[in-house]
Amino acid sequence: MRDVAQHAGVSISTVSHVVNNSRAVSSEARSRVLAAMKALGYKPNALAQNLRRQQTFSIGMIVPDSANPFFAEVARGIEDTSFEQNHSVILCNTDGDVDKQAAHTDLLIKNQVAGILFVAAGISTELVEDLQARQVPLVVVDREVPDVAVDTVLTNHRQGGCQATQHLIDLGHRRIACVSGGSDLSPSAERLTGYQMKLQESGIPFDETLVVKGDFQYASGYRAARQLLSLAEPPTAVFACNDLMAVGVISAATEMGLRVPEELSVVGFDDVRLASFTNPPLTTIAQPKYDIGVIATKMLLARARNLAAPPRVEQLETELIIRGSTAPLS
Amino acid sequence: MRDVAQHAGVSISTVSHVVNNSRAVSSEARSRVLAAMKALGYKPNALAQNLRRQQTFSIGMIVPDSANPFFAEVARGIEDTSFEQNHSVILCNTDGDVDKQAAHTDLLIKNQVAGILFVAAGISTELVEDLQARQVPLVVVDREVPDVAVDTVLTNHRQGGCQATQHLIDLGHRRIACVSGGSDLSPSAERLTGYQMKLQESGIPFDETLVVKGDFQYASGYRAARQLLSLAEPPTAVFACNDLMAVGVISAATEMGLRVPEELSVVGFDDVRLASFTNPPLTTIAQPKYDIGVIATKMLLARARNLAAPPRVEQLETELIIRGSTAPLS
DNA sequence: GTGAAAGCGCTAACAC
DNA sequence: GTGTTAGCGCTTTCAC
Repeated sequence: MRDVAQHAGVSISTVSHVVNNSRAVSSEARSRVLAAMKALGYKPNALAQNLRRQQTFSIGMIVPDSANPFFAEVARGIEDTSFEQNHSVILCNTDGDVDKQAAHTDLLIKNQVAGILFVAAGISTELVEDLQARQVPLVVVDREVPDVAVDTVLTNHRQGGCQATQHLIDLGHRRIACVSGGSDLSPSAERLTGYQMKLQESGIPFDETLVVKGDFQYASGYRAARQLLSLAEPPTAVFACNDLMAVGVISAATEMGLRVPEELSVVGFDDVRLASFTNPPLTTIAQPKYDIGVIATKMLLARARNLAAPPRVEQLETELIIRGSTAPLS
Repeated sequence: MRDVAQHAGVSISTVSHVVNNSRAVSSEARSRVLAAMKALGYKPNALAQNLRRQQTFSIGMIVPDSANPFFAEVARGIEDTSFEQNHSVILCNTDGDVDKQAAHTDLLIKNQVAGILFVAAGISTELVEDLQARQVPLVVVDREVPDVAVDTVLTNHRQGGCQATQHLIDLGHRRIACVSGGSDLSPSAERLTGYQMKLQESGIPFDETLVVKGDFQYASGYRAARQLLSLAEPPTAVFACNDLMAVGVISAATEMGLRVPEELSVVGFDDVRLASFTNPPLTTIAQPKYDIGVIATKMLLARARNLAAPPRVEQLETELIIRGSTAPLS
């Protein structure tokens, strides 16, 4: 900047004023400054700007695994929205490791980020309170933190569980299995609750041999299906709590000589891109992944503008996407 | 920091010295400072540190689409390695838009990043030269920039094309189609070249009706397959230049009543996770996606340490992964 | 072993 | 409409 001022023959503050349009500058001086800037390829040092202004334009995004297609889609929503609002996003993967999460959070704070997005993170009540005490804007995505008021964006997982199950019931199925996720996570538990609710509503007795626990990975869906289909009285339909497990179910069924959907209906959850490409294409419950990212980012930036506003919780709806993996009970 | 100094009853520079271990401090003063830091929850302001030290610990990562499973995997390699080396990564999606890329690059420079990773970016010779003149460390990934010496990490796409084609030839196929990508991109062209080389080597005449151009999306593979399989003399095998298109090929074939691999062999490229889950699982050419990210990051950080070192080009190998979508010609 | 002081590049308040 | 100045929070010489 000093260089530009010298080159243009004006004071350093004049340069600053034309850069920031912060006040009137004679058109002659302005054009000289502009010329000097161009000649020197000047770009203001954002570090200095931010230090002085006591604000930054970057936000931290903490996710378990940005390569997981679900989070990848959420992350795109976040990055696109941040870009629109002139913010950069700092990518942090935790792999579910609390220490890694803490290390990332620490670094983000030191870098004075404008806010932090915790996506499906193992975030504790204490951490939230600590950050709030530090005046760090944050929003938590896809998790509920007990005993503390904090901006949150959630999907209505229970509704999704209901839709999946109701769809199968509507097709005439009564023996409906469920491959659940880790039961300690609220989204997973909610999906299962939706399943149970709809069963009950339709007067179908709950049979616990028909729910088997998975871990959201392909292999666990495969394993669960082999187990379920070996039952004396096997299910005619299965609701898998995510798409990856659903694909595992289809593979196992196919391998055991069952045709999908004619002999076994399968519905997944999430509607990742992969779901359209399986054979048959997967009927599933769509979460508004991209929108989750968009909304969370907007919420964070709003929070950064007003730390005192009352916390908000936004709940998004799921949608049943009917493709080729479900059919009427024959 | 001022607060900490006051609270500990020492000078501000003493605090700095204990924080940075930059020189001997009496153990008594040290423990007083430590206590004060803990009591006040002090975290040094990285903005100020970086401004003063004239260096930062963030790197910019520019990718077309971080939700694309291929780039997502590369990005994980980048983020993991950066984290190991105490660097943060700023995520920038361009969607192939040159203006967006320019905007991101500009912002990264203003933020004084330690370096920039251009992944599969439409990066011009001029841009590289401009950045080099600015002393900005950079490495370009998965693209070749003509007429300029710059750190680069590439996959041997031609080798991959050879492996895919040779595999099909080994299985007895002679009528082998190819669904290519956009021909203007060097990786895509190289894969096609590998295909042609192996055909020629085996004395199979090149038939241009057997190569149809796609765009790396599922739909284009689907379309290409419908076209190819409607030929008077349809192929018995197809090499699709990425996995998504390969899956499209399989869908089209299945829909037209052909069984894969018995009646049509299909091989893809990339080995994205999806490839293991298709029905049948996809035979494909694996790129070391994660390693690409790891190596590129190490290269960038090395460059940041020594701007003057001669540019390096690292070429990584592909690997044929045989799964269920290819079979001997019957 | 400790403190004072200058300055990284910038902005904003304050003169003129 | 323009220039001078103080200072953001930190590091690093320099003096003691």
